[in-house]
Order: sequence, then C-alpha cells, then structure tokens
Amino acid sequence: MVNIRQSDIAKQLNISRVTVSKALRDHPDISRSMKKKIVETAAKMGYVPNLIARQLNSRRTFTIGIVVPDLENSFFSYIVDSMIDYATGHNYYVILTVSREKESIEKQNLENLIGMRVDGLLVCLSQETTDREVFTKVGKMNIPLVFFDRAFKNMKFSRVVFDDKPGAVNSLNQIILEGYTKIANFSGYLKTNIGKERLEGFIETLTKNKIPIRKEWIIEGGFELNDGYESFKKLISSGNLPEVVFTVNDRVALGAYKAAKESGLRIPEDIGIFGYGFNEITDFFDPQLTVINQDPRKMGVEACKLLINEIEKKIKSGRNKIFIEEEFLWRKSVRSKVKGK
Amino acid sequence: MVNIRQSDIAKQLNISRVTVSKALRDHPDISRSMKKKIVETAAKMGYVPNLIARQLNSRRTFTIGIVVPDLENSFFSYIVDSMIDYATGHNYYVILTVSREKESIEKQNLENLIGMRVDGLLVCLSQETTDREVFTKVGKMNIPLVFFDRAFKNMKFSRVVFDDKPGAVNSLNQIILEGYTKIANFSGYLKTNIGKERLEGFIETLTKNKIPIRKEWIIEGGFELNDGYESFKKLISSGNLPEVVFTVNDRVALGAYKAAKESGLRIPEDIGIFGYGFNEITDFFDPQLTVINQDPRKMGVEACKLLINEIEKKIKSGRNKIFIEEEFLWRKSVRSKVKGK
DNA sequence: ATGAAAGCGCTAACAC
DNA sequence: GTGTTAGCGCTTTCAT
Repeated sequence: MVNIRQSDIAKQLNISRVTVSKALRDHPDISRSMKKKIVETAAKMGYVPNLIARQLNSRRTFTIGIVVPDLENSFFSYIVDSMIDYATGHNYYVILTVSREKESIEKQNLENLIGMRVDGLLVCLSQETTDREVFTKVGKMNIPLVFFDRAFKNMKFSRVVFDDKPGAVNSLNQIILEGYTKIANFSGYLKTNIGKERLEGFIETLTKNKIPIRKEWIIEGGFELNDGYESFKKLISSGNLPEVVFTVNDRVALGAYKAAKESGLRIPEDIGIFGYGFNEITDFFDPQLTVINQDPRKMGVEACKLLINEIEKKIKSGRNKIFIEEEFLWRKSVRSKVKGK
Repeated sequence: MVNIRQSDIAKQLNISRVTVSKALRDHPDISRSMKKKIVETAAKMGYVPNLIARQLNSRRTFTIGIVVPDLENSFFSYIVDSMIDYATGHNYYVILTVSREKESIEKQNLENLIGMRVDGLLVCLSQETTDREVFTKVGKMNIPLVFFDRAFKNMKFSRVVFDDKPGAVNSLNQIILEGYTKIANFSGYLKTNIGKERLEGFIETLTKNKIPIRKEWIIEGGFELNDGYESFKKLISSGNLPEVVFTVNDRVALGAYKAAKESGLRIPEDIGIFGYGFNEITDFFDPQLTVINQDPRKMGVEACKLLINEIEKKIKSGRNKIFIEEEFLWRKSVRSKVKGK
C-alpha cells in the first residue's frame, strides 16, 4: 500500500483508530504492550503521520513564512540560512518566498502564506513597498509578524534592525582619529531609508569633528556594483580625490575597488575604502575590506527567536524592537597610520 | 472576528456553505448575482481560504520540499533562488530545509517533508550520505524526487547534474592550445564523486595531449578557501611552479589567489589560475577568474521544471537525467597568448 | 485501558 | 441554481 493511515493499522490489529492515535503519540492511556505492538506494526507498514491532518484540527502548522527581497544577495541568504537553522532547532518548518523587490509579488506571497496558515511571518520589505493593506490584514488575523532589516514604523509589529547611525559614527570617529579628514560618501539612493540614515550619521559625525562637508564628495547612486564603479569614476574626473571613501554596502565598495584599480590607484596606499558589509565577505576583497560589520546571522537568529517567542506567547506580540549592534572591523583597505593596524 | 470560514459567510447570507464554496471557486453552478454577493461579503468579512483544509481533502499540497546542504554557499543560494522563482511561477510553495552536510539532518528533513505531504522533493545530497533508506521510503510512497548536483546513481529517481568531464576536457584543450603544458590540479577530496570525476577529465585530457602527468602537481585537499591556500603554499615550497593552476571550485581558487599574491606572484603574468565556478562570482576575483561556468540558475530551473512535470504527470516519473552543459568563460586570470584575450 | 462520537474547514458527488 | 451528505486523516472529549 502507498499511503498508510492510522485506521489501516487499527484494522490490521483489530482495534480502534483512537487507540492507534494515542499509542503513536505516547499517550498515557495506552498500555506498554499495546503501544509496542502498534508502533511496531506502524513501522512495518511504513506509516507516515499526515501532518496536514494534524495541522487542520490543531489549527497550528508549526510553519513560518519568510518573505525576502532577493536570495542572490548573500546578505539575505545568510539571514535565511540562520533563520532556518533556528526554526528547525525549534521544530518549525520554513516556507520561503522571494519578492524580487516587487511590492506586488510581496503581497501575493503574504496572501499565500496566510492562506497556508503559517504560525508566523518574517518579512523584509521590498524597496518599493508603501501599501500597508496586507499587513493590516495580517494584524487582524493575529498572525505574529517580525520585520527584519527593512520595516514599517508605526505598525503594531515587531522589528529587528541594525542601528546604523552609531555604527557609522563609531567607525568614522575611528577613521578621523587616524588623521583622515578628506572622506567621500557613496550613499546609495537617498530616497530609501537605508541611504538616508546612513548618510545622516556621516554628516553628523563630520560636523561634530568640525570637518567641513563637501557636497561633491557625497555621491548619490544605486546599491549595485556598477553604481560604486560609476561613482568612483565621477570622483576621479572631478580631479579632487579624497583620502578615503565610505560606501553604503559591499557591492558598491567592490565597484569602487574596480574603478580604483583601473585608474592605477592602490588601496590603501593611494586611497582607502571602507563601508557597510559583513565579516564573511571581507575575504572576497583584495585587499580585505574594512567594514562596519552587519552580522546577518545575528539578525536572522534574533528575528526568528523573537517571532517564535511571540508565537508561543512567551512574550507579548508586536511592537518589540531589537537593534543589532554593528562593529567596526579593521581589515586592510584603510591604512591605519596611528595604530599600525 | 479573527478567522472567518465559509460557513460564517453562509450564515451571514442565509445560504448553504456549499454555495459559498462553489461561488468562491467560480463554479458554473452558481448564478452571477449570487457569486457577486458572496465574493463581496467574503472580502468585507476578511475571509482568507484555509489552504490546509483544501490540501487535506484534495491530497495535494502544491508544496515542494527542498533539501540543500548549505545556503551560505552562493552556488546553492542561486540554485534555490531560481527554484523558488520557477516553483512560484507554477503555483507551488517551497519548504526549504538545510542539511548542513549532515546525513542525519538530511534524513530528518526528508521525513518531516514527507510528513508534510509535499507533492515533490528536490534534493542535493550531503557529502556524507550513504544510507538510502529514507529514499526507498520516498520511492514507496510514490513521491516524485529529483536530485540536483549530487545524486545517487542506480535509484529510480531523476537527476540533474553537470557534465563535468566534457567541461574539463574542453577548457583544458583550450588552455593547452594556448601553449600551456605545465598545469597543476587542486582536486578537492578524491573520495568524493566531484573530486574524482573532475580529476579524471584532467588526466585524460593531458594524456591525450601527450603531456606527462606530474604527481607533485596533483594536490589533494578540501573544498574551502583555506585548502586552496595551503595547496598553493605546498606548490611554492616544492620549488617547482607550473604555469597555470586548475582548481576544483571557486573557494579553492580564491585561496590560491591569496597565497599567490602573498608570495608576490602576479596573476596571470607569473601564474594563471582557472577552475570550476560560475559567471556571477568572477567579479569577486581580482583579476576576474576564468571559469568553467556551472550555471546554478540553469540547474535550479531544470530540476524544478522536471520535478513539476513529474508531479503533474506530464512526463514519466523517475530515471530522467538531465545534463547541464558547462561553458568555458575566458576572463582575466589566465593569459591568452594566442588569441590575445 | 480502550473505544465511540464529534469536529477541524473544505470539496466532490449527488440530489432536489 | 442551490443544498444535502459524506469524507479527507487526525485528535479531543467523554463513555465504558
């Protein structure tokens, strides 16, 4: 037979299906000997419990839905990997969906996931999302949801995000301590939160250190390799090079590396480059990239842990907020004059 | 109310639940006006169909289970991304699990997934898997399964794999055409299929070209960055450098880059490096890595397409075999003397 | 210690 | 066109 049910086992043993059900779940009602017999024949018959049926009447699926903008971005794949790790360790499945940074796909994904009656949701918003309708629905259905990395503010959901400003401030202070004052900023798109907030910390810190802000060194662009490349080219053609470039993410930094090398500029001797990124990617840079480390695994684990705690009501659902700290990691792409690092 | 059911809508409208069910699925039985009324009140009440219930009685979940060794490896994250893309486009969900290269976790994942009654499975075996028991079970339950990248042979399942030998042969022939004869091989572990098969093509091609095989240039190691690094160090300390190094994957290549640069060897002027990899990672190498391109997206899409075709019985299940072709991509890490590439 | 009855939310088959 | 009946596979009372 292909699909054995509890009733098949019951028939085989001439007992009731309830007895089988209880025995298989090690219910105290059933005698040791009976249990043994049932478990054995179940194994012999190749019984596999039907979790769908169980889910239906327990109204619990032990399933978490994830919506992520893009899995080709290693930052996200590390996050998802760590979420799956944590979820699996706590007996939850993960249904993974990708929004491709499209609001419409994201919405569709969310509706499917709530149709699947996931116990909770982990969501990183697409860059273009503005409509809150689906999320309101999720709220009404009392499905716990935790935003990670990119979140709506002023909604009743929890979120786990990086604390960008302190990271920028701290790293820039260290850079300035080294004696650098000529610092450019490749900011990404300033209409996005990430672009805006990261630039704010930059301006604030320079101002506090009485370093004048040069507009021509704040270059707005996208978030991809090519944007970093183009921005660096602009820098060069301006004829006015800074000592060090601060980049909004690793792809932009890589583009800057490319352009610098093409122009015969040595890193870090002729120009330093550092920016947001995470430890695991530094090795892909030559020389190793000095980064403000945004640890994706930490973020993934914290978000998933928070969600499961909310699902299991170990903590009140919604409006919890966790900041993941960023740490400045000196590698090789900025010369440390003072500390000889 | 939090969780609206069809019966709630029926009660509200003083009609039977079946009418509601039919109307919502646009069944021809129901009149236009009735449908409209039902759909509207459903929306107003915030009805979300319970897919679990639907799955239970249709015995179809529209869910695909994926088991992958590691999501931090970008090769796999690209594969998974493309699978999700394809699956979503064909109205399937994806439950994603990670085996961490552990046979025991892989087995657990598979048992959970078949308990969830996935419609099909996409599996890349862990490096240590030898036991076929779970797979036999999957076979008995008639659940379509497609292996990708790493597969059991001689089982009744389909598989999608790279055709390693022709890739190696073709690339090596091109390299040899360039006039190179002193070629080293960083082979990975030879007890694994991948290591073994990739080396075979190497030996075969050199032999055919009457190039003597030098044992000291075939260096067995692991598959990680550090293994490439150590292997290269060995090469150097042997005092006998080849002209070009052929690596078993991108991480090993990166390690080789590191060691080469540390030793003051320029790539490609002093030594060339090329190996298995994929297009998207070449940019992370400086100079860009010349690769035998194993396109993960192609593999992901083909595997997923095959699986869905088997699920939907558009094709006979099992024993289908698809080879993904590899393409040699000249980049910058091997100097082309002849073609000036 | 074992079992009968009822229900999770939905749908297919069959009346009316 | 609309509704009734029965059942997907399991579990939770509540009897016996």
